Amino acid sequence: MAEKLTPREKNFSEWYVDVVLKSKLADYSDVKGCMVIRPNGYAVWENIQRGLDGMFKATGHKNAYFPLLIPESFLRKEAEHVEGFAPQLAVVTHAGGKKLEEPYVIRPTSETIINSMFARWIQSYRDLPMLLNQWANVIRWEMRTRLFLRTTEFLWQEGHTCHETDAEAEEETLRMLEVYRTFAEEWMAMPVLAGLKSDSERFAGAVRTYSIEAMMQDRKALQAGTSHNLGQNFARAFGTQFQGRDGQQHFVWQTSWGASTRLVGGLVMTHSDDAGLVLPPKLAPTHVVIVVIGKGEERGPVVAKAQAVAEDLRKAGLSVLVDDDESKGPGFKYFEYELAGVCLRMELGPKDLAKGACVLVRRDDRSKESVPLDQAVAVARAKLDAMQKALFERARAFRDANTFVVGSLEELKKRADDGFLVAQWCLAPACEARIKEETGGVTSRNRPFTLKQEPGSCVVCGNPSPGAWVWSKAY
RNA sequence: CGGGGAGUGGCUCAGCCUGGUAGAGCACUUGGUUCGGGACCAAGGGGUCGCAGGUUCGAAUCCUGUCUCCCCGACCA
Repeated sequence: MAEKLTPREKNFSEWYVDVVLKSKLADYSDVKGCMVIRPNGYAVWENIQRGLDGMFKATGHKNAYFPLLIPESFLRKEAEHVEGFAPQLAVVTHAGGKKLEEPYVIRPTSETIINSMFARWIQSYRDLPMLLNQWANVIRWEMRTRLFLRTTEFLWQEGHTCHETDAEAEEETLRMLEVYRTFAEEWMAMPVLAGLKSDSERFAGAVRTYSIEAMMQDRKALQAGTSHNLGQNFARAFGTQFQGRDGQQHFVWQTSWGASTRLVGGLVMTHSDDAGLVLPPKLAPTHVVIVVIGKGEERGPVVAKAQAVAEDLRKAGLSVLVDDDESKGPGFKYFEYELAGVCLRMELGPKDLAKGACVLVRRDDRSKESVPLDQAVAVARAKLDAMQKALFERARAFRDANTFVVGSLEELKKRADDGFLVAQWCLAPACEARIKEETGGVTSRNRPFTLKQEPGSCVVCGNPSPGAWVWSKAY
C-alpha cells in the first residue's frame, strides 16, 4: 500500500530503498545480501534484456550458456584474475554428500570457463571471430549490499569474443561500449559518459577497461556498463590458439563486456521522484492505465469505452491496464499508479464521455490535458515519445549543471560531493590514491571520449598531465 | 569488519524501564453506501513478539548468544 516515501532531500538512500520496495520492484530475501526481483522489477529487466539482446544480435553475437560452477583451478590460471576475485568468491566444497576432490567456484564472471571451451572450439582463423553472449546469474560476495546496485547474486549479460588481431579486439571492445552508450541514452533515457577506465579500476585480467558512467540524482556516479579488451591474457592462460593465415599458431585476442540488473537501480535513481517510480516509456512495463470514474449505473458505458480505448492503444503497441475496481476511489488509484511508475494515466468518467474526451496525465511532469477520444491513441503515443525525450534531456541538464572543471586538489576536496569533477591527472597511481584518500572517496570514473585531451598539470603533484579525467564519488 | 539504529498480525508502531499469557492505526475479508487527487458505516479473519539458549511458578518484557535489515565508513558491477 502506498505509504509516503522518504523525500529525496531528506535522505536519498532511504528514498531509494522506499521506492524499490514500495513500487514492488524487489524485496529483501532471507538470504543475506540477496534480493527477490518481483514481477514489476523483473518486467523492467525483461525489457532491458529485450533491448540489449536485440542490439547484440544485430552486431553478430549469439547467445550460449556455460556452467554456474567453475573448477577452482580455472580461476587460478590467470594470475591477476584470481587475485582480483579471490575475496569475492563463494566456493562449493561438498556435493553429493562427499567432499569434492576439487572445489567449484560459483561464477563471479565466466572468462575462465568460457576460455576452456574456446580453446577446444577454435582451431583456425576461419573460426574467428567468435562472438558469444550469455545471460546469467553470478555471485560476488560483498561486504555491503544495496538493492539492485550491489547484491551478492545478480543477473547480467556477459559477452565474450575472440578475434584474430589486437585491432579487431579493440574495435569490438569499443563497438560494444557504444552499444551500451546507445542503450543507456536511447532506451533508459540515462545520459552517460563513455570512456577509458584507469588502471586501478581496470577489470582483473584485462588490458584495458572502458565504461559508461551516469550521474544519479544525488550527484554520485554509477558505472552502468563495462567493456574490456582482454588482449591475450586469458588466451595464454588457457592455450586458446588458432592457426593464422600465415600458417603459424597464434593466441586469440579477446574481449568481454557486461551489464547487469544494476541498470534497474540506475533507472530508479535517474528518473524517479518523491511520488515514486518514473520509468522511461521504452522500458516501462505499463504505458497507460485507464482509471474508470463514476458510480453505479453510470459506470457501465465508461467501462465499455475504457476497454475499447485500451484495445486501440494495444493495437498501437502500448501496454495498457484498465482499472475499473469499484472498491477504491480514483484519487487513491492516482497515487498508486504514480508510485508504480505507469507513464500515462487516462482518467475516464461520465463527464468525459459526454464530451467524447478523456484526461491524460503524464507521470514525469504531471501535465494534464483533456483529449478527444478519437485522438487518444495518437496523443498518448506523442506524449510517451515526448516523455522519453524529456527524461533524457532533464537528466542531461542535471548532469551538465553538476559537472565542474577543477584546477587543484583543494578544489577537488571542496567539490567532492558536488558531482562530476573534471581534473587533470598525470596517470600516476599515487596521485589517484591521494585524491581518493583526501576527498573521502572521490575516484576516477573514466576519461570520456568526448572530453578533449589537452595537456596540463596534475592537480595533485603538478607534473605534466596528458589530459583531464572525470572524477566523482560512485556507487 | 568498525560506529550508530531497528526487529511485536501484511505495513507503521505502542507495550519492555517496574515479568502475569498481546494492543492501536492502516491494510485484508463480507455486506451496504460512495467515486474527477489517498471515501464511510457495520461485522469479521489474522501474531509460538527475528531465532536459540538461560533465569523464573510464569518471559514480548530480565540475561547470554546468534541472525537479519537500515544509516555512516573501509572493499566492489
